[in-house]
Amino acid sequence: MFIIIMNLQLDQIKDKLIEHNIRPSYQRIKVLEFLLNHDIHPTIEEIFHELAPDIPSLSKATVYNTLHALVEGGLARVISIDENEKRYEAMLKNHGHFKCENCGCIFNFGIDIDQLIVSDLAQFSVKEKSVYFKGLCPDCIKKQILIIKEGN
Amino acid sequence: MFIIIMNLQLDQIKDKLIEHNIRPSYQRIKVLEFLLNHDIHPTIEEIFHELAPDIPSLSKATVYNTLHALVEGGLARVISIDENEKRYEAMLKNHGHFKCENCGCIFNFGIDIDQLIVSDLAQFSVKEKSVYFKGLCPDCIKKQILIIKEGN
DNA sequence: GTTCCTGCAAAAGCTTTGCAGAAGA
DNA sequence: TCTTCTGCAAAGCTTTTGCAGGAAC
Repeated sequence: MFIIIMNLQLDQIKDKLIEHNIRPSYQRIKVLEFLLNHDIHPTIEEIFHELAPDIPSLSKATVYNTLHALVEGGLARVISIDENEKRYEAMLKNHGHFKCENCGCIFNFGIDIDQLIVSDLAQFSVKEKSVYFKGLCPDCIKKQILIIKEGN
Repeated sequence: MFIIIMNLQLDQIKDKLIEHNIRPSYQRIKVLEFLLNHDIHPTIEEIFHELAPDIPSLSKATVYNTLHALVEGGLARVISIDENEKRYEAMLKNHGHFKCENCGCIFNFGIDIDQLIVSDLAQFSVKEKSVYFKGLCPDCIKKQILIIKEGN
């Protein structure tokens, strides 16, 4: 029973790829599955290490190729909130990204990005909008307060 | 007279560096001057090639070091609107960046970023906000229309 | 059967590092 | 004088490329 459910999920992902004109190889299905089921904005490295046990022959070049294909096909997007690393996520609408400068975690937050209409850009054709914030997450704020208290 | 004005400008830039605890070497003064006087969001490469004629001994490592120092000191910021290249600008407030996907130009646009308050982030400490848009600039829209007309 | 993808290894870029000499405080 | 910066070269990463075999259509 469990296996049937799993197969259904994989079939749905396969269909998504076909809809977007991406040939549904096993590697691509697994990468997209990982993005859809883990909202952790992984790097290429993280995706590779996560999938390598399941696909022993997996090559990092394939992970690069796959993510390019997914981005190209509109199924994933790059998050460049941190200029030193590229992170990826399955395409979702209307959220921004917050990166904690202490722990490095990236959080989604709800924001109506389409509402951001800018008069300066009246003559422009805007196709993609990204909102990136940085600062401290609640956990790290608590930790910093503790450190300050201990320090005194 | 012109020379005096130039020197004054360089002195002002020198003072800016000192205020931010950055030792004002000639290289650093020239890099910051370039950022302040050219609103073109240059890459490291572009800054290097622009300054190399004036400072024949200039090393790219120094340009890297300098920009790290300026960003660290709060005098410059990184623009990661394009995940494949880092661009730099002198620190300015309240504007977003638009990148034309056709010509690659980056435009500033006015936006009151501080007004972007997000209820999901009530528990977070937000220190930096970036807004990046992509699409087509007015010139490229015109060119595309021409291409379509010629195509028919 | 054709086309496209994968995996490997090599190549290409970009960025950092180590160090000796030079410049700034 | 002491500290910090520069410039060079080498090293370290990340990403891309070329190609032979394999998978998808």
